[in-house]
Amino acid sequence: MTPDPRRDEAEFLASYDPRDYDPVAVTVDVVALTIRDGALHVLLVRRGFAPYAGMWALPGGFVQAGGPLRGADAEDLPDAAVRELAEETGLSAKGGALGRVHLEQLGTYGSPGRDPRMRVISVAHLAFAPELPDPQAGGDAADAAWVPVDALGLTDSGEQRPGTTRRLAFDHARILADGLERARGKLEYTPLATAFCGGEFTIPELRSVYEAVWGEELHAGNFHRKVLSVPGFVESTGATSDRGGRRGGPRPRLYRAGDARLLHPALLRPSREEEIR
Amino acid sequence: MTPDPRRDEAEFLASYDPRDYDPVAVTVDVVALTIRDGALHVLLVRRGFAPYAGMWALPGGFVQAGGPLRGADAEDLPDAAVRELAEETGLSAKGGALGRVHLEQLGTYGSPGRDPRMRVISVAHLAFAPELPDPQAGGDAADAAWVPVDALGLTDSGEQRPGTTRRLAFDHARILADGLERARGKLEYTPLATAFCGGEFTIPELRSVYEAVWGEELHAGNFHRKVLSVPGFVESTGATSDRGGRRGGPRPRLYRAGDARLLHPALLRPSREEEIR
DNA sequence: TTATGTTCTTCTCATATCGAGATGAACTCA
DNA sequence: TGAGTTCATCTCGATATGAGAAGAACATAA
Repeated sequence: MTPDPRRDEAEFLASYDPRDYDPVAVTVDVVALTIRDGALHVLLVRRGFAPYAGMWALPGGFVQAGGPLRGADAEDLPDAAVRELAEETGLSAKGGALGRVHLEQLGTYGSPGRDPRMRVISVAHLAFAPELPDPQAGGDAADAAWVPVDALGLTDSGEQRPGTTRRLAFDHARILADGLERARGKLEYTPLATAFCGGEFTIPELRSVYEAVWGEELHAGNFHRKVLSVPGFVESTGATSDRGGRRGGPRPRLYRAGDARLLHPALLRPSREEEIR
Repeated sequence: MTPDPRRDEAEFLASYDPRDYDPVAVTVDVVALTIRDGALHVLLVRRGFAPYAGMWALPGGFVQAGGPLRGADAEDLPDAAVRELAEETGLSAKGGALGRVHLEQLGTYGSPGRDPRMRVISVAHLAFAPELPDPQAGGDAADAAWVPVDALGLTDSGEQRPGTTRRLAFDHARILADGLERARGKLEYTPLATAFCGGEFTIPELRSVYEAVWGEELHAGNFHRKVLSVPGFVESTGATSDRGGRRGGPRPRLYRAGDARLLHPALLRPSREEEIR
């Protein structure tokens, strides 16, 4: 059910005044993740004004409400997330570098008091991107950067450890922690790790994605066997990388993402066993 | 990031007028699932007024915005979901029959035009309940009932098959389909199937929950072995059911939910193999 | 050029898990 | 009392996983 059903529609439209209601703002925030230098990074912007001036925050902003009463400038939630991401990174949304970005809804955060100014409901999204250029501080942000996730001192409970220099505004530490946990889980049973790679990648590169997101080293041989044995995870390009590993070794073969949408059997992280309870 | 940061807070509070913004309404909807007579049921209410008068809908309603500007009647999203559930079922929220209900956020639906009256952002929740009494049509609803999910003719794409008598309002077929898929997945890797049972249950009863949600029969012997081998899934009460099966058989033993929060290894549904691509 | 160490890729082997079927005892219902 | 059902456990083959090993290809430094 949605708004007051005790009027028929014509009557509703005639008598309805949005100013009768308590105001609620709806925003989208984006947890955009990428891999740089083998480490997991998140896109953050630095706030130039109060509240939380000088602190870092997830990119985001208002959803354009529009709607049948106010014209056709209404915007769907995923579109708003892509727009915010494009504005903050300075990258073109369609066809450009953001074309191969995976985007999904993460969750909605609406506790009273999470924004000191008014009631704000934020629909958080999660994005997996291949390596992108440094963002340009456009729009509202004083600064924007890819920040190593490890540098934020996040705890499982969604807070930042005391002494962490880069503080996160609002409840964005909680949102980011939820996004990281979602990402870790998604890598287990979907082939989305390939979204962190370019169009072509090697199995060792794919393994480094898993290691960066999960924060633990994997057995190279078993990982290799697993990736090739799951149907539709990757498909061979027939080509070979033009260089060996950083410090030696043969040239690895090149693959691209397969057509599977789920990994079966899943690729479970080793540490999971201890976290069960 | 959230609202306009180009003012400091005091200035913002003085100059801010919510009437400057396009109006957005935020609602919560609840996909409440239970098992009745071995079949999966969902709680629905029948709409008495336009739009979608006479059609069925998920229980739900406005979030009480409140907030620092308007007093302390602000309401968190899960609280709003519990309140709507209590209002529609006529059951007491705390301590009562709703006490053991599992509730989690499902997703947020905000496409322009999903409500013909205005822009409505709906935060959908998913609830797993043990068998509850029939709801009383209270509040805004003309009627309320537990409806067998199979009777709604839902397709994977979130629509209702032509010819289905009970039509769902708004995009609630889509939301319900998403909720069902979430429920099916949750049963694989969490012990939440126990939330559909009472405090004590037998392993055959637990199996019938899986069969109702997944819509397929399971191998009784393997299911039994699996449930007992996963640490923390169930724990024995030492007691035995006072009656055998419906049509014979020995008296099954009684168990209660264990302390595990994740099933490891997971209990994967057999049909999954075909759906992968 | 040579030597050294690294990395990719494939194997082996022991262990764990799963699907399918079978069995005996306990129970309901006709 | 007899027939059929169900609970609970077991067996067996197939599959998946973790750990280690090994050869070949490569980068780098001497």
